[in-house]
This record gives sequence, C-alpha cells and structure tokens, in this order.
Amino acid sequence: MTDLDVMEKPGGEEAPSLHQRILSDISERIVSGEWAPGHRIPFEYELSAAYSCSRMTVNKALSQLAKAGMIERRRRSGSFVRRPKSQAAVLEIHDIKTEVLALGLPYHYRLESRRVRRGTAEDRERLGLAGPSAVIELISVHFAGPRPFCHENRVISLKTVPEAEHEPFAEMAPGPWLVARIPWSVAEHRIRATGVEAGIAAILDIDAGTPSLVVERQTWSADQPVTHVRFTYAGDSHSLVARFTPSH
Amino acid sequence: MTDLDVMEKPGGEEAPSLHQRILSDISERIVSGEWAPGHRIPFEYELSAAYSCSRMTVNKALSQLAKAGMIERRRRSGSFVRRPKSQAAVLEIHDIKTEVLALGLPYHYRLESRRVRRGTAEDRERLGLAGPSAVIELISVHFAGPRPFCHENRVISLKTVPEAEHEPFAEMAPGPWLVARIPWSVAEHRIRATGVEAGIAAILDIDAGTPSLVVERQTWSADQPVTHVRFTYAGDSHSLVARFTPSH
DNA sequence: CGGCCAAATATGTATATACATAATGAGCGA
DNA sequence: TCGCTCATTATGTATATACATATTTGGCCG
Repeated sequence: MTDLDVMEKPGGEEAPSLHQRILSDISERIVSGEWAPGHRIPFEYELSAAYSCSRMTVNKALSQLAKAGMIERRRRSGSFVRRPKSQAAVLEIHDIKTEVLALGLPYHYRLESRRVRRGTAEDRERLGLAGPSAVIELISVHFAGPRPFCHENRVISLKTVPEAEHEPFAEMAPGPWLVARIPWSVAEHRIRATGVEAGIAAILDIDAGTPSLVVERQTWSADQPVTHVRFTYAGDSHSLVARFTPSH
Repeated sequence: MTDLDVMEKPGGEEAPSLHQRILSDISERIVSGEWAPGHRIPFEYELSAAYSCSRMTVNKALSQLAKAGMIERRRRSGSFVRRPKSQAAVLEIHDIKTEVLALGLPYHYRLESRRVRRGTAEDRERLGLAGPSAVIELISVHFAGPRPFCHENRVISLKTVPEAEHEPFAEMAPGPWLVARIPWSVAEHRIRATGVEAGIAAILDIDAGTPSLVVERQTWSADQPVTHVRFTYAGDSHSLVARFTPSH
C-alpha cells in the first residue's frame, strides 16, 4: 500500500484540507501525463505563492508525494516527476472464512490431523529455523457449503508460540487463532500453479494432477519464525485479485 | 504500501530525524506486542514532553503511523493501536524481460500474431469497454534461453492508444511499449491456476492440460481502459513472490 | 585550462503559535 | 431520568520563522 494509499482523495463532499488539494492537483497532472516523468514541478516557494499559503503547507503535500514515489526531490535542484516503478500490486488476503462467506456459501472447518514433533529438516526449511526445535503440524480442510474448498498444511514453531502445543484446533482454525495471538507479523507469500498430489486430491475430492493454485505463506514476528502454511485451492475454484493504484 | 512503506527506518548509519525516531520507537512497541491493539498511546503533549520537542514534531510521527494504519486517532480521546487489518501483500510484478534475466537466462521475444479489428463482445468484456470500438490483439511468446517461458495474449484499446495501430511490435514487446507511453496507470490483477489449452500448449511446447499459472492484468489510465493482458506460465516454471511488512 | 572554494539556492527539519473541529462529559433544567 | 447546553480536551490544520544540509554555480587563482 501501501505508501500507496497516501494519495487517496477524501471520499465525500467535505472540504479537503489545503495540502490535500495541492497534493491531488499535482497528482492529477502527473497521472494525466501533463507533467511527464522527468518534468520539474514548481518550486515550493512558487506553489506557496500560487496557492497563497505558507511553504510548510506545500512541503507537506510534496513530502507525501515523494513518499508515495510519484516525485523525487533533490536539494538545490527541485522536485521531479519519477517514472513509474515496477508495478507493485496490493493483494488483499483475507482469511478463508471471509472468502467463503463472500461467495454466499456456508463455511465450516475440519481438522484432519495434528502432530507435535521435533522439527525435521523440512520443517526447519519451511520455517526458516536455525537450530532444532519442536513444531506442531496441522492439516485441515476448509469447506464452502458441502464441498471442500481449500486444503491447509501448516507448521507452527513451538519455540515462538508455545501455547499452540495445548491448543486442540478442533473448533478454531489455526489461522485466526494465530492472528489473534501474534499481531503485526511480517509475511512472505509464494504463489504457483501445480498438479495436485494424491493425498491432497483425496481430501479435496478431486482427481490427482488437477491444476491447483498453491499459496504459501511464511510468517515472522519480531524476527522469530512463527508459521509456514501451504493452501491448496482446487482448479479454477479460486482466483486472487489485486488492484494497484499508484495515484488514486 | 502502500501506506506500508511509510514506516521504513532509515537504512544506514545516518542519524534519523527526530520524528523518524519517535515513529520507529512507537512502531517497535506495537510490533513487539508491548502495546497491544486497543492500547491508548501517550498523548501528543506527553510525548513532546518525553522527547523534549514540540507538539508538531510528535504530530508528524503520529500522523504517519495513522496513515500507515498502525494507530487510529480520535479527537478528544487520543490515539489507539489498531488491530492488524486483513493482510495486504505488496506484490512486485516486474516486466518479463527482467524476470528472465534475473534467472540468469538470455531473453528474447517473438510476436506470434497481430490483428486489428472492431471490438467483439469478448474484447469489450476484457477491457471493460462501454461502446463498440476498435482494438488490436497481440499474441506473443517470451523465451528464457531456448525454451518458451511465458505466453502473452493482449488486447489494447485503440480509442485510448491510437498510436498502437501503426506499431509493428516486432522488436519491442507491447508491455514495455505501453509502459513508456502510458505512465501512472491503474491496474487490476487476477491470478489463478488452470490446465493449459491446446493452442497455448503448442506454442509453449508442453502438453495440453498441464497446470499453469495465469496472471491477468487489466489497466486503465485516467478512467479510460488501456489494455487487458493474460500471461500463461507453464507449470511450476514460475512463482510469484510477495512480501508483506506492516511495520518495518 | 583545471582545480578549488565560496556564494546562492531549494529542500529538510524543527519550533512556537494560533485557531478550528470533533468528541467527551459534567451540569442543569424540565 | 431524560435530554439539552456548554466547557473541556486532544487532535487537525496552517502560519511565520529559523537554521541545517546538499548541490549547483560561478569565480578566483595557480
């Protein structure tokens, strides 16, 4: 967003603040192409004269534009329109229950298996764990109505989240449970397509090899590995949507 | 970033500005959990006393935290730690040439077909076009070394981008060509897995039905539809990576 | 001609101040 | 008790000012 949402215009009819108006005026000229990449936008003192306001007010607008990546500011030289960066999309990943309910289908969750063990080499790889340390592995299925919607395979580091060892996860899915417990984590996602393997295919009630969308998410909090989860969505049943707006 | 990048700490060893230090001090306490969601953080005047600085400096830090979504500010009541929102991942989608070169493989591009036509119903659907209007359809392949890496099927609205009609696209891929011409666009992405259809399979030199990752991108500039493109990546040859950091 | 230093300039940060605005809560009257 | 008014309070916005800092320009001198 990222820095991306810096630029939203206030939605309703309320009078926007002056620095907001300056910001959106400039951003409009950039988006429309009137001020192309490389163009030098007016100096702070020129804008403050144009809007009859103080330099601080203009500075606030321009600083935000710079933070959002639309302009680059150089001392002594002025402020310049930047060329659009490699596209960055803001991808919302809500929890699966919300996804299913948004489809208008009833949601339920079932735990397939739950195992506590000393971390194997694969677990350490998945979690980005250094030393050997205990983990809990959970396999579960999310249903949309009567049909399996998504398969979840998760390991949680018991070093970072010891309470997980005594949590049954029979009623509550581990995702929401973790979110409630470990706020403000850092996550990395990996999205790919693959033919679904036999074990998962059986649980999802589809043929082995059916194309499926696999979303892997690795999560840390305060530099400690928390969890690694692999979601498998059958076939075209699901697509991720991401909207990217540099400006608006 | 979206509002996400507001929070980065300055990288090197340079002394950060005071409002930056205040911002990162507070953000650390929130990320570590010391100040849980709902917690009321000190009032501006308390912080300004604690840091022996003016209220404006504190205000700058808190306003940025609010914009980044970490805190919520309420007049008369104070500022409160927000609960983490539904996860939003920043997904970088560089152009394909960059992707291929990053794999250490030589890149080349080949145009398969190029057709100008009045927009069909499907074209209007893909572009989000209202009335009938001419389009150009381009089918091309991107190679990583000797092997086809990605199939591209694109339509461009000639109403929005009339120059495209006389562009051969023999040497330059339409993606970079458009980016150079239409900066600062808005885009929506859709990512899904599917079995590849026969026509595309032949071009990618794989079997029909092989699982593939399909990325569709629809683009507007100044509310005008620009282009719709569908990239098909064969099998596990490719995965999208997205890193999400609310804090840091 | 080349290299170095100093002046000019635009942005970066911070301050003290002022008034506007929204929300809370206390007090008062029916 | 309910509902109203009004003072209080924290944030929101804007100003004028000051000095710091990076960078360019131009001129001076060898």
